[in-house]
Amino acid sequence: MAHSLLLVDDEPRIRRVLRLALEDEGYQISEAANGFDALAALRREPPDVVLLDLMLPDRDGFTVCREIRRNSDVPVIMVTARTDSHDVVAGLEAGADDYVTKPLVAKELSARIRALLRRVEPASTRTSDLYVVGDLEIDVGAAEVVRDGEVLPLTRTEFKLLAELACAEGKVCSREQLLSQVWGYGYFGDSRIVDVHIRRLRLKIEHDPATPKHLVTARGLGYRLVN
Amino acid sequence: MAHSLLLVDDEPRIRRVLRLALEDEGYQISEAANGFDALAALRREPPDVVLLDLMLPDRDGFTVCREIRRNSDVPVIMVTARTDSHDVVAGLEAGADDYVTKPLVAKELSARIRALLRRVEPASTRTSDLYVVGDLEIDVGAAEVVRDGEVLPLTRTEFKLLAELACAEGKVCSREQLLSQVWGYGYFGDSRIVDVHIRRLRLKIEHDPATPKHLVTARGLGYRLVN
DNA sequence: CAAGGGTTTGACACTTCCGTGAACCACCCC
DNA sequence: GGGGTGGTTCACGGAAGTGTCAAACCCTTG
Repeated sequence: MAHSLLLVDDEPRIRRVLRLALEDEGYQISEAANGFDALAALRREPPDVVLLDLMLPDRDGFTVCREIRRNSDVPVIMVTARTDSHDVVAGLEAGADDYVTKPLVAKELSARIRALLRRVEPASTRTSDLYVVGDLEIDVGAAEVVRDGEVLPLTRTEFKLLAELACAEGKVCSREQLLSQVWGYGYFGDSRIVDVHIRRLRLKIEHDPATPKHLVTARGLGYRLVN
Repeated sequence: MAHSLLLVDDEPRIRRVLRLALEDEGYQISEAANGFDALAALRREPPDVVLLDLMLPDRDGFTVCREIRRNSDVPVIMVTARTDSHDVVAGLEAGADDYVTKPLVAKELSARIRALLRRVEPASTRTSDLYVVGDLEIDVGAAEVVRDGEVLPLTRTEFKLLAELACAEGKVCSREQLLSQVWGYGYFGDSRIVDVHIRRLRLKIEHDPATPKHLVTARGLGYRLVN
């Protein structure tokens, strides 16, 4: 189970060096040469950690980091030649988890990545694969929901939405949260889409969809799934 | 609401400098001069973050860090004069979350602490998001208040107001404080709005809203929530 | 006890938010 | 190409929530 890294740097030479060094450490590497590509790559397939250079052709690393943070919690390590303390502070304030300066020592970078993963991992590994809410059994592995031994015919999106809500264990999920988790971060559509799918979900899982017992709305906040 | 730091360093001079700088940043500081004291302090009252010097009189920081990790997940930042990359790797491998070198820049250290807390916080607050005041149970995650097993129908603003007061643990909250916490910093309205919402809250949570028992006014100061 | 500042109360208008239904689009598989 | 499935967008109406105002009501102080 190798971890995946996204390397964001405009210099191909540096990307090659880092790629070689980090592949040696057992990571699976993908690359982006600018902020735009980075955001696209992030959206397409989120890596476990992002290594972000400060100097990028289209916009600076701080901005990219803030844009990432707008809809993702992915660990970000800033990698740069600028050693000034103000830059460190600015980088961390922009949402980065760590800030390391070139020249890089591969072993150290790798150790910092490991430290970060150690801290992040427990949170992201789902504790359970099977959630039980009311009379529903939500099997994430099999991607199906069972009631009274019968499989409910949910669509992909409906299922992901339900699973996400189940994972929150009764806590309120905002539309933004659900959008980024279910639809993938960087989604630019109408947030009302959540409502519509919630509604369809209610039609399928609630006994009386007009007065939901499980899938309740928290007005002004979002939705939550109660037992 | 302030975060607590445990400062582990054998030089009183350094402890004093760090304490002053970090207290300025709003942290609450406790100190230990050696590894043994540090472990004891950690057991007595776990801080939010440990700042650990590498050179200690009784045993080195790596060892202390490993001992901490044997029964705690508390965030650890190593603070040391040794800049050698091997030491960085060793420190991180010993279980530290970050490794910074002296001479220290207070702002940077503070930024790193914040970054670490940002990463750790969501996991640890998961347990402590339930306040109990009188016969009220305030569940911040689910955004609901329960009395006698019944959910009180509070609005978003009412809930945030109540949660904020609950978080103050009986202390008086000024209108300005409540305005900035609940309505958001930079709100330009009448501060009487707080009164109005306090009233609406009383109607819902007080048994006799005319003579409030929990949500009492501190004339000329603000309001507070008593048990 | 009268004045004055702070607080409570009730009413009202305004805004925001959600549910709903329907139409539209994209894709896939016959 | 047509039908089916699933996803997205839009507009609207009603309900819920919020801010403002003014009058009534304290409590405190001189």
